[in-house]
Amino acid sequence: MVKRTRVKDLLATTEFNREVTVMGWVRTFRNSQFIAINDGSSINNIQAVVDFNNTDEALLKRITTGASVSVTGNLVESVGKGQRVEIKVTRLEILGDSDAEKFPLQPKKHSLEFLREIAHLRFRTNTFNAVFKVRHALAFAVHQFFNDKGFVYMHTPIITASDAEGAGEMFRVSTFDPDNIPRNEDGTINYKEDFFGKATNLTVSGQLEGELAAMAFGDVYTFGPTFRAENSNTTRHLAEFWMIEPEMAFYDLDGNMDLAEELLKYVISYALEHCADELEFLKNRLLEEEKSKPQTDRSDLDLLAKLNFCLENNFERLTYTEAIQILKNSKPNQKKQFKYLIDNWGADLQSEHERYLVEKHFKKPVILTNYPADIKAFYMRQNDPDENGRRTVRAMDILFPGIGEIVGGSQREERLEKLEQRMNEMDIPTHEMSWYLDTRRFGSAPHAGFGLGFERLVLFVTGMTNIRDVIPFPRTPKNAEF
RNA sequence: UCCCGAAUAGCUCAGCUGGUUAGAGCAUCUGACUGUUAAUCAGAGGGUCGCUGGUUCGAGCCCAGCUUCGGGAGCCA
Repeated sequence: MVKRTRVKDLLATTEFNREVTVMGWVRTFRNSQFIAINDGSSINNIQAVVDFNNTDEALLKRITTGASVSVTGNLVESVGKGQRVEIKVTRLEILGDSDAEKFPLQPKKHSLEFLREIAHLRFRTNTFNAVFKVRHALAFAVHQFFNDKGFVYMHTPIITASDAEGAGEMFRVSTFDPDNIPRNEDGTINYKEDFFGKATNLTVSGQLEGELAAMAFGDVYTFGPTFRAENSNTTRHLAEFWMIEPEMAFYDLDGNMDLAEELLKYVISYALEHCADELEFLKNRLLEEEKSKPQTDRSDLDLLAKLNFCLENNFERLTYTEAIQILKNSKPNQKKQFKYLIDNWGADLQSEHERYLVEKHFKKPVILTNYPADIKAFYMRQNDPDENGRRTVRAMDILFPGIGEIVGGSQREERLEKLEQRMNEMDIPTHEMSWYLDTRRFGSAPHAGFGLGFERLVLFVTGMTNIRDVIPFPRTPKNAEF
């Protein structure tokens, strides 16, 4: 095959009057002579100019939106105004026709809802080109961040038998014939006959296994798919999503927060640096989208300003108890505008409260710490009860504007007795978890970790508003297309 | 799962108080034009009004159920 040059390189070049070959897909064909070609390397197209008077008419007719083409010609400075460079075509080949009557993408604005229905083709739009470039950059930056710090990337299992974490409903993994499931005499399912000889599920978190590795490598992280069979129908939940879960030995809650904040700032600044064109496009897309909203619902800052603001300011850190005080005295609470009014210590915060703290009170990312023990997981390190006898755990949640909880983490309970006591209180079978408890039996150490929802991060950085638009093929209740 | 809303041409939408042959813009096709920038101009084709049932002389419109989608809530990352 003829060597092709990437559009991105041509758009940046200053070497003119040379023959180049570009292969890509037709975005528009204007005036029977101007082909806008996109090859995915850049969000921008290159213009190829066809000498239509000396080109076979049948060939011209095949230059339709979506068609794949190869053009060869002289690279010149553009005569027209809209672009810097263009190609004077000497040879044009249609690599793959695209029936204009059937190709669903048109050179016009499409709704994100419609594009979701044609997720296999939406990659060919500017918006999704930008979104998935940013997604890639963020994923790469995550690995770079941890690698630079000496963390070990640990692959934790996707199929797991542990159902102790209670992070959510799980998808069962089985090779049983659903019409003929082996049963015990008492009618219960006989998992001994199943593939793994026990009940298994898709993982809801790699944390417990991550802790095992952290107790040998010191600093580890996981970055992989995670599954929740919750019937959640929101713009922030997926049944299959990607999660980053670092786990560090010899860390306390403060170190945990420092690391999470540093990670978030690192990957955001990486995206700003490496996806400038894409973020500029997404910024304008968001401005355009917000024009149709009432003034009060629009953001104060544009996307780039918001990302930079996030880099330049420290995340606000406060305890759950302090947050309750602020919320108690807040206007919406006093005027009874909250749907769930704050009166007692101990209640879980609703998203309206989180939004108030992040978007109205502090107007920046917030880290909430030291939640009541009763509303948090068993493995979180218990604080000594305060003067009022309130029991809290060293948990931390990072709340982002527009997203809500983006990170959830904690210092872990490293004391065996305390951990077992808590598991008993929460009816978690300790005998099934002996492999986990072994870390506390043999050389236990203070340690901490957190989970960062990757798609929520991509949502924040791209300014998209529906999580289904930041993962190529979203899995949600009643939808597993493609 | 709960609350609210929506489903009409390929897309985005209009369709009045239930009344004859369901409209527009864009896209597509045909022709003209030829340095365009979501090209422009002229013309044409394009509909099981989400599905099922009901009310009615008559339903895109009213009612019920279902499906899917969107927004919000819960659960959370």
